[in-house]
Formats: sequence, C-alpha cells, structure tokens
Amino acid sequence: MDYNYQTPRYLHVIEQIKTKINEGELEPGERLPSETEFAKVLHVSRNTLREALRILEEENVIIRKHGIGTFVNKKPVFSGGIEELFSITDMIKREGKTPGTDVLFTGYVDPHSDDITELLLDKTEKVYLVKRVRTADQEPLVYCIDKIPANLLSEGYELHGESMLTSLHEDASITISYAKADIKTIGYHKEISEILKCDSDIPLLILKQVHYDLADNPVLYSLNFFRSDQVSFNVFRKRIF
Amino acid sequence: MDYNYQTPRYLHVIEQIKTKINEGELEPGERLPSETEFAKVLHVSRNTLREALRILEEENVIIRKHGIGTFVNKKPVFSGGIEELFSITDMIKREGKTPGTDVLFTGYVDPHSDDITELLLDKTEKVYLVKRVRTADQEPLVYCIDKIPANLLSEGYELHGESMLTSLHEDASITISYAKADIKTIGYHKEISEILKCDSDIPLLILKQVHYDLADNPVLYSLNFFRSDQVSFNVFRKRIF
DNA sequence: ACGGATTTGTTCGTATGTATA
DNA sequence: CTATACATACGAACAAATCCG
Repeated sequence: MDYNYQTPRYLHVIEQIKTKINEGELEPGERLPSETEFAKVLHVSRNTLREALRILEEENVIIRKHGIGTFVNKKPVFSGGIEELFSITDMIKREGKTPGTDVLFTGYVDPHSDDITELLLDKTEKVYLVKRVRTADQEPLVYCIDKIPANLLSEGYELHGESMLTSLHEDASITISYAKADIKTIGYHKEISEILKCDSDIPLLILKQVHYDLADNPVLYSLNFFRSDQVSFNVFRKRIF
Repeated sequence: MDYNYQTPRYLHVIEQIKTKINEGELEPGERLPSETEFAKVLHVSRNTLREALRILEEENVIIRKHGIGTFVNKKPVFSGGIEELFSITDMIKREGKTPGTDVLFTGYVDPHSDDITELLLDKTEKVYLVKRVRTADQEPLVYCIDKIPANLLSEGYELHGESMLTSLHEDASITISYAKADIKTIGYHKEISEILKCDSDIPLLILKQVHYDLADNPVLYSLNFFRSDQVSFNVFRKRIF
C-alpha cells in the first residue's frame, strides 16, 4: 500500500460523511451503517473510520452509543440571536426543550468590587444574590449568577418561578429594557465546570451582562457560564459606511 | 490568631486590590508596592498576597515581571461593539495599536462541505482561500481564514493591503453590506493555538461569519480565531415585548 | 432468564510517512 | 545521513453494552 499523507485519510472520511449529511443522504437522527460495514463502503480500515468518527463526535456532528450504533446529531445546539434580549427560559423553550432550575443559593451579601463598579453601588449596600443552574431536559446548560441591589427590592423579596426578568417585573415592579452584554470565554473553572458536568477540555462561554431599567438605571448584574458545546451566539452585523 | 475560613483570605486580598484599581488608587501601568511592603499594608503574609497576585495575573489584571515588579495591566483587551461590522484592521487601530499581517497561504482550492453550505457553491467551483495571522503591535491576536467563491473574482485577483473588506471593494468591486456572525469557542487547537502563541489553557474565541453583498448574495465566508485573553465582544441587547 | 447476534469500545502488533535533532 | 519520536494506516482479537427471540 502506498500512502499519501498530504492530507490524512481520516480528514477525507470526515468530509465524505459531512457531505452525506449536508446532501440529505444521511438525515438528522438517522443511524450510520455499522463501523465494519461503513469502513468497507468508504474503503478504509475500521480504525481510520473510527478516527474520523471520534472527531465528528467531538464536533457534535454525531453521537455514538455503545452497543447500539452511531447517529447523526439533531443539531441541538442552542443559538441565540443575541441582539434581542431574551431570558434563558425562553432560549431553552425555543429549542423545544423543557427548562429546569436548580437554585444553589439565594440571599443578601456584601457586593464585590465588580458589582460596585457595574451597578454603581455604595460599599454599604447589600446585593441580592442568586446562583442557579439552568437545565434543558434535565441536562445542565448554564450556570447563572444574578445580583440585584438590595434597595431596589422590598423586604421579603424572593425569586419566584424560573425567569428573573419576569419575576422582577411582576414581583418587584422592575422592568428591564436593555442590557449591555460582554461575551468572553474561559477554559476551565474547577467549581463551575464540575457543576455543569463539563470535561476539562470543554471551555465555558461567559455572558456578562448589566441590565438597565426604563430609566437607564443599572438594576441587574448577571454572569452566565454556558457549556460551549451546547451554545453559540448569533449576531447580525451591519456595515456602517 | 483565629482563622476564619468561610471565605479564604486571598479572595479578600483580591477584592481589596481590585477595589484600589477601580477607585483609581492604583492606575493602569502603575507599579504595585513590593510584595513584602504590600503584604504589611494589607496585613497578610507574603504567601497569601502572592496567591492573590497569582490569580490576578491569570485574570490579566496585573503583570508580574521577575526582578522588576508587579504592574497594573493597561486593560488592552480588544472589545468590539459587535453589531457594527468592522474590519479587524479597524478593531486594532481603534485600540491605538499598529495592525500587522502575516500571510500564511493564498490560493485557489476545492471547497469543504461547510463552504458549500455557507456560500451556496457547486462542488466544482473553487474558492479563493486566504490564511493570515493578524497582529497588534507585533503580537499575534487572531488567526483568519477567508474564503471567496472563485467565480466572483477576476482571473489574477490577489489580496492587497490588510483589510479584506477594503480589498474586495476596491479590487473586485464587491461591496459587503452585512454579515451573519456566530460566536463560539474551543479549548485548544493544536495548529492554531501554536500559531497564536497560546498556552493550552487559553481557549480561542471563534467568530464564524458569512458576509453578504448589497444583493444579499453570500460572498465571503470567514473564520476568525481570537486569543480569548485579548478579546471580548460587546453586544447591546434590546428587550422586545 | 438465557444465549446468541450485533455494535461500539479497547488494545495489541505491524508498517509507513513526516518531522526533528 | 542517521536516529528517534510521532502521526497515520491497516488488521485482528477480545471486551462490554444492547437487542431480540
């Protein structure tokens, strides 16, 4: 056998499989031929095919199930048109999944330096802090930290329901009109990655937001840590001449 | 000494230092007191201070120089108001840095399956491929892959200058009016991370864009891999009721 | 409840091309 | 040029999970 490594064979296999998916020969959810069979069809060894499948699984194109088979992924990647401010609850519903919430902490705490800067606080003002994990079909999707200046809330305020935006509107008469968002990423966070059941090689997408009410006062500072294998953000960018 | 481990002491130290920076007591570029001196001021051991400094360095808040001192970082983080479509050249200039480009490859190649999908190509149509590293003050900032359908370009087209948007406009009479962008992240890419001189623990921010001309035809498919310690994206999000 | 068939997961051995010192 | 390490490719055997009669 004469080899030609200018482009490795498994990359060709990846291209072939992706093409089959794009052309509809393989449809989302459909099972691929078994590895031995598929290897014959593609004229490569089972190992080479497996190397291609390994990468495609990493890219979330396929899902492999031990003892059952390999399937084309249903593109479940959450994706928001980010210019529109929506709640995470809505984002999950929009994908046809069921949103859930694990509340990890609620209470009034001293503000950090970032909080003071972003929410224009006094050092003496407390903030109402909520830490939650939001799930889609029981799977953890995003870790949320929300902070609200205590003086904007009535004494016994507690978050009700799942959506912070809705709860603030209905229970605290605070209407959020826009937010300034900052999108960043970190590789691994020993606490948060664990909570989201993320491997160390899956980075986290961070959405750091300051929300403003109708009078342009900052009322909610939130940090959302998304599993980056589940989420991407869309933006429509207009050219300004 | 009675200890209180509900929150570790170095976290308090981090807060104190960040507060000093936010309040202007420590200005960007300024040198911090020496570690021994600073430790006395903050009433912690030098070890505790060093743990705090280690984390602040990781967060790009300070820079430590062996034998010289510790300095407040100049917040050189590139940050784009992403709804506005600008060239990377402009983005770098806006930060007051000098843009540079290392061209790694230009030429006509067969399209991949993604290219065919995004640019609505035939399998037979070639694409003009450009791979570049864009630098700011000589430091690599972003790895760019740009693809243009060959049939949109005249025979001898070559990219001139630094900005793809400008070159397309002036040399190929193609005017880009908007783009659909997708923001993702990956943890490590053995080829690209190396080119950008990224450690394995610095993830890459990916801006995947399809650019359209005035007649809504897709004309440019580009992938930008940013060093995530240098870049974040801003978005202004409006609430839609 | 059991066993056999199917399928993916794991590991070994061998060989060849590529890159580096 | 040689030596070495590494990536790529193939084949084969067995383990583990699943399904079905």
